[in-house]
Amino acid sequence: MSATLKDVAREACVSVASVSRVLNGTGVVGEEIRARVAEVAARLNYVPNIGAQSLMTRRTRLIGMLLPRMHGEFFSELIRGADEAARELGMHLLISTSHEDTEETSRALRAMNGRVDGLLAMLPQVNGKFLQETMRSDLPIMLISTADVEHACGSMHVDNYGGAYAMVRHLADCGHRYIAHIRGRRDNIDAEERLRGYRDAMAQVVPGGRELILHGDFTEEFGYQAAQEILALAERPQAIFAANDLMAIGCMSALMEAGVTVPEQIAVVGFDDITTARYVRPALTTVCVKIADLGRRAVTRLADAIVTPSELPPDTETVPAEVVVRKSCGGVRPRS
Amino acid sequence: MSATLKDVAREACVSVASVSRVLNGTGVVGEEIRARVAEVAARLNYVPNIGAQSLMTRRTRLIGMLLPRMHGEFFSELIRGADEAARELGMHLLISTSHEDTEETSRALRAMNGRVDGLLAMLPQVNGKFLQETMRSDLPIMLISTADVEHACGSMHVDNYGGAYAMVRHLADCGHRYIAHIRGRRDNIDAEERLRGYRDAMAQVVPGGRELILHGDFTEEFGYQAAQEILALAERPQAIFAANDLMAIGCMSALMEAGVTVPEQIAVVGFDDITTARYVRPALTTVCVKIADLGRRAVTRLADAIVTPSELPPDTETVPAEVVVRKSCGGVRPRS
DNA sequence: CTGAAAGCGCTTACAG
DNA sequence: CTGAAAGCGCTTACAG
Repeated sequence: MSATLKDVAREACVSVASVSRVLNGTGVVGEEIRARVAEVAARLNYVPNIGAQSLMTRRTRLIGMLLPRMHGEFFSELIRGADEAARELGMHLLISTSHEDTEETSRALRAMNGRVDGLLAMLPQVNGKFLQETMRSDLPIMLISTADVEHACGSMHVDNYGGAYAMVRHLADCGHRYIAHIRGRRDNIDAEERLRGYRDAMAQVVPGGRELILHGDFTEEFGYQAAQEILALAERPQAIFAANDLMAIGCMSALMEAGVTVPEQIAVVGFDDITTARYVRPALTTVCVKIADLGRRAVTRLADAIVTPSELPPDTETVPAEVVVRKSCGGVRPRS
Repeated sequence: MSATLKDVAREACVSVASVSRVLNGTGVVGEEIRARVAEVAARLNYVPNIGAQSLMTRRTRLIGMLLPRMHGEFFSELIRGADEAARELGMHLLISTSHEDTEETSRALRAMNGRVDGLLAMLPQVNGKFLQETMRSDLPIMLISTADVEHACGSMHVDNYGGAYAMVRHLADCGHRYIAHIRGRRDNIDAEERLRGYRDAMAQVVPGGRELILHGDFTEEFGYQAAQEILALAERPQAIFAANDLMAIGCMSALMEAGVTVPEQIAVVGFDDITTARYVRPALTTVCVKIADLGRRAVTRLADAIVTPSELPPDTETVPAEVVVRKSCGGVRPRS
């Protein structure tokens, strides 16, 4: 069928060892042989057998990527960045989704066992210890947006704290003092960090600021509901900072239905900068995160860990988050 | 390091052949041995070496997936469906993007050569012949939304024609007669099919219908521009059917800026049912396609072709597209 | 600089 | 029903 090393060796009248050396660029080979082998390999359309190759090298050049689900642009962006980095490193991405189910997760993990040189995992609910127990103990693992950080060689996060802090600062610059926050799910690290950023900023950069924290779960419905609670208040906040765009959009719908104008009567802002944020009216001021960069860095760092295993304690790296000013905040970007 | 077949065999006091048979469920093995091997394999946490395995079986259980890019929910949905089907079949997805660049495409393709048992490719611009030349000739290839259909074992398409046809019929049911169409790119098969559906429906199910075809390229900006052209018309159409949602959204913006109300003065509809379609005001009536199903079917059919190579001519399969009635069409779903 | 040979971990006829 | 053995296609010390 397909040509093997042996075929190339026979045709080029050299040993398989030399063919291997030429094709891999390892060891020293004379110029004549090099040229002859290259020519024959091309002519025979030689493609190395990956199985045999990884059997010898103990590397598959595959990076496993375990995602909780596949809905929405967060994941396509993440994969896009990861794929770009992997390609540059001559590696491939092996993708699997866990559907946020422990049983599915361990099945997906087991199926990757032995197939990959390293693992990129995003496990909002599952902890890293479970992961480490399921996988070969020396498999490099990089965690993404996962609270657990011990049971891996490193982790990547969005700068949720910094983004939320900057957003509150921007709202303050727009003149708002009484700023409500619709938080995300309690078990979610992104939500917790955004809340922490909101609180610290309220305390540190909003003189005379007044806090109000409402529950949420990242869905549009919850944003809608939170807005109802706010509408029922005797004194309404001047601005609402939702922990994500979907809740901000739900919130705006409720406000507008009640005849409350955004941003004139109440400003509304979100977090994530999903595509829709640009298209709702008024266009949503939000926090933009370069998710593709997160994916790129995760792969790059994982590849480093694969090549040079380190005994250092796991390290966390953060991708910046920036305020994107549109219409819904009722302000302009300050000169500063 | 990791336990091998030999380790399990030694520990269980049987031959490696028996271990292999038990673990693969092939051949006949006595109950005693079966139990002992299973116990030892579990205890030693045995994981087969994929390289060695595929070296013998000549199968990698990997499906290559070549996508033009990674932006947007179309791709995350496609991957989601494909991954689900692959998982059920005990296979994995190897993902790569071509960035719609011939050089990148052939690099990605070559890198997959020998790694995968079959290929799923979406190549809007590149033709399948190029693909077939780059890959091993007997590699099963399934094309997605690709015009070329000869150089593969099959192809999958969205029912663009049927969806567009149904949408025009719906607009007619809403009472519209003069219906404009903003078409997509000329070199795009989806765009061509939607246009064909529009034309046929106009001729067949819109008595006294009047056509108007405007150029477009699937971007919001082009939708905006097309709306300007329409606004400049002496006699304006009653409805605008954009070949995708993004153009429909751009179109609505332009209309609203000009003080033309949607759907009262002009109805606007799209195609794709992107997430944003639900959130714009008025909510966009559009055509919804189950992209995940497309991915699922593509993998399933490809897996069939891998297992039982067929000499039959390549076959095309279509995933249905349904009209989703919201507010922007100015009508209601007819009783029929 | 080059080649003969061992061996990676597995599957599968082939004997018995 | 079970095992000894060949061999998949490659890489890499080891000699020369």
